[in-house]
Amino acid sequence: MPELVEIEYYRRLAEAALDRQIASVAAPDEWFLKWGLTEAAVRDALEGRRFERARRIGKLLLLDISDGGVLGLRFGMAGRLLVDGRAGVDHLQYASSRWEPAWDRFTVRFDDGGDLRVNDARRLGGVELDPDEARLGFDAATITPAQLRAALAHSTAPLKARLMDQRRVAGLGNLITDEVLWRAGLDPTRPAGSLTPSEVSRLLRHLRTTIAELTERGGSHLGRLQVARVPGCRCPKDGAPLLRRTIGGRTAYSCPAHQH
DNA sequence: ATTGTGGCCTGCCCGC
DNA sequence: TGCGGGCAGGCCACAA
Repeated sequence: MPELVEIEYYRRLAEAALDRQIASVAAPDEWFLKWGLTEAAVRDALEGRRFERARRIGKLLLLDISDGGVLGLRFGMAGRLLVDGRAGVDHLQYASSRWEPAWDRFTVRFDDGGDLRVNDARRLGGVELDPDEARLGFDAATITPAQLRAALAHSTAPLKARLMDQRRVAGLGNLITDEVLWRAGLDPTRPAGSLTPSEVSRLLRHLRTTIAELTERGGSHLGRLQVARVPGCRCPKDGAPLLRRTIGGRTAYSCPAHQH
């Protein structure tokens, strides 16, 4: 699914859509427009204007509009971004490998004939205008030691749930979180506030290297734990049978032998 | 305030 | 061969 690694690819792709005059907007799926946004309103905000900047906070892609306003794009777990027919990533875990024009939920056409499209089979993504950026925590790719410490401190929530809470740390989804905790040797059920300073440092170190490595390899599904993220599999590190539990409402894989 | 749960969405895969 | 149930997880609404 798209986590911050994929959204960062989408952001880079979206730079190809900057400084091009917007001719028209198609939002055929009302469900896909969030917070009461209407097709008329999003047309009014975009048509005749241009995107000036492509930003990303966590899994939220932000396109700054000339003359003010911000378009926010979310991709759920199966959403793809296409610019001029080119895709930002070529593989999405848990998403269909097919591509259907009917899954185009939102299209921005430029007056040069190209377009920017969100294609989402499952409709778990969405479009919003002027999203509340303050709802999101610090981006996981650039979070500082003090910020991570503060995000975890005094919390009794399971470590994994806290890391996936987008208001605390933005950008981490199920796969990357499992991978990072597996690498850092931390049990996902540990109360978030129970980590020692050295454990927080270790977590941050693995957070950074994992995000960098997965970005370089091209997807959040390319971690070393990922191949073993199936029932009955063993830890690639030490061969112990992996635990499969539900933590924070999500399927969590972890190794009982080396994650504490 | 914080934490946990349920439901939404729909394609896909497995077993019958 | 077709069909139905379960599963995937990001995000929101809601409950305790």
